[in-house]
Amino acid sequence: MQLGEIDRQDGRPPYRQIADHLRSAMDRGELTAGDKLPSEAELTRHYSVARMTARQAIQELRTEGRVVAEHGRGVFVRMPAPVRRLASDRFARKHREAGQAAFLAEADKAGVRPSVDQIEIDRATPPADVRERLRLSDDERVAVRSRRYLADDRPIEVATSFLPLTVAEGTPILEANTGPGGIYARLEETGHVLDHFVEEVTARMPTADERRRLELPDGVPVLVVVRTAYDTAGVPVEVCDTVKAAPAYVLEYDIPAR
Amino acid sequence: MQLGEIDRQDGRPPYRQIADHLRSAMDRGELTAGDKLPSEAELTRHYSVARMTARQAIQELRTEGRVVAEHGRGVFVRMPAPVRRLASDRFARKHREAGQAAFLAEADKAGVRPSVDQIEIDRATPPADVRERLRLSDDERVAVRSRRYLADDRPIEVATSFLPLTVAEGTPILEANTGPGGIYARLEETGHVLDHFVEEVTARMPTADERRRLELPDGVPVLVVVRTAYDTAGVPVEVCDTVKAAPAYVLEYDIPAR
DNA sequence: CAGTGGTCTAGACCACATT
DNA sequence: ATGTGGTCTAGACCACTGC
Repeated sequence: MQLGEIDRQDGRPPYRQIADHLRSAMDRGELTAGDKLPSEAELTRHYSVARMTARQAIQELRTEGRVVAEHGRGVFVRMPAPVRRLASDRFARKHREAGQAAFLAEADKAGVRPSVDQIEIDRATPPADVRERLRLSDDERVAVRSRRYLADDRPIEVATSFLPLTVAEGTPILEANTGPGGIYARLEETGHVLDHFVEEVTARMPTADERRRLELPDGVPVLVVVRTAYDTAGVPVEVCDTVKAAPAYVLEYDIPAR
Repeated sequence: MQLGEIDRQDGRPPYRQIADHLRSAMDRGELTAGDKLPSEAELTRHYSVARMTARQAIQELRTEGRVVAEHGRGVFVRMPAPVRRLASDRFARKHREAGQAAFLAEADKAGVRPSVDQIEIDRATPPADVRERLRLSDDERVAVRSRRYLADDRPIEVATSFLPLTVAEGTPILEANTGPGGIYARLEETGHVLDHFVEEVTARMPTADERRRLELPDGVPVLVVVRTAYDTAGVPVEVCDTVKAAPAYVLEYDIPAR
């Protein structure tokens, strides 16, 4: 691996030059996914800098999400996460009729073993943005279903659903196991036939809690998708707030040109 | 502002405790958007730690995107970027017929002054993923239009369009100014009436070049939207690759339940 | 000019992984 | 036991901002 030298005349500070050397070694393919970077000790020797300077170079690459540090082992070029494509028909009725909730249908297609944990069910007053989307009055309470999805035991997504109690009360939606086809199948059984969904998509850096639950290393943003489900009467019956590791997902949407 | 003290018995390292104190001051509203954090000197005095320890606490908040450091001035709680909502009808024909390209229609609605710069037009062989989306043969060349969008002179988005030369050649699409209604209006004039778009959405940390062009501070991810336009014959006529500062956008999509 | 953050040095001890 | 990254100290000089 070719590392080059620090040019003290160069305007860029040494730590940035070191980071650039490592970056270009990755771009040239001399350092590929899974490879170990030179250790901090090796970098300080090679460049004749203090350890903190070498660390700062590595810190840059970490916040860019290009490398991951493992305590006691070394710093490694990040493995590209296998990408999951979420097609725009993922909530099609045919899947519900086949007894598959959306997540199970996807996992099936991707050939991974799906599971769900950290299920929490609660009755509470919703946050303001959820209340607006559900068109509820100020003090109205909702059913809250929060859970974490895993594929082959690796956390994939955390999701929280909010449903008006008038809709959810007395249904399996308030049980840990909602039965075949998931929440949406139960909604349709109780007369709320679904018409369409509106998804609002944005991205940001995760909170400390999200980093923990999704087991995210540094420098990985999350995609936030807030989905509102409307029944054929135009009534919003569910708001689902999902947070996923961004680089692992591509969301696909179809838009008519009208 | 209430800062608390470091508990040396606490399992968390001091720098993390300091970061948590500052975070919770923000959460409690004692430190709100635009406020200046205590300086490094104040933190080292208050907590009796070395300066690097105080810096590390601030570094945490920076990579989380919650604060921004300004050399010589201080560290400030990040101003929430004014959010632009991109509605699912943003490519409706009615806008093109009114002579407005999608970006101008949005800017109009948001009440900001739109502009476009860094326009570059080229003929080249496209990257592999674009070639696949446009269903081109290996050596086929495309028109490449790259530009940067600004609102009130602040960079908002960088975009690159790829169109088969068979579609673009001899049209204003290869000129700097594409005329009223933009690329899509020109496509429809030349017989490619648009039927629908497919958008693929993901997010990641920006490259160094994107950070520069979008003038992004540390800790801000980007949303990447790749849109493919299909005409009524089902032929893909354009691929447009856009990169935006993520927290400044909410993308909205309507999905039929079918 | 004083105050701020940016960078760097040369050490130290600790926690974790591997052999 | 050795090598790795994680955290910390106590200084130093520089560059930028604002008075």
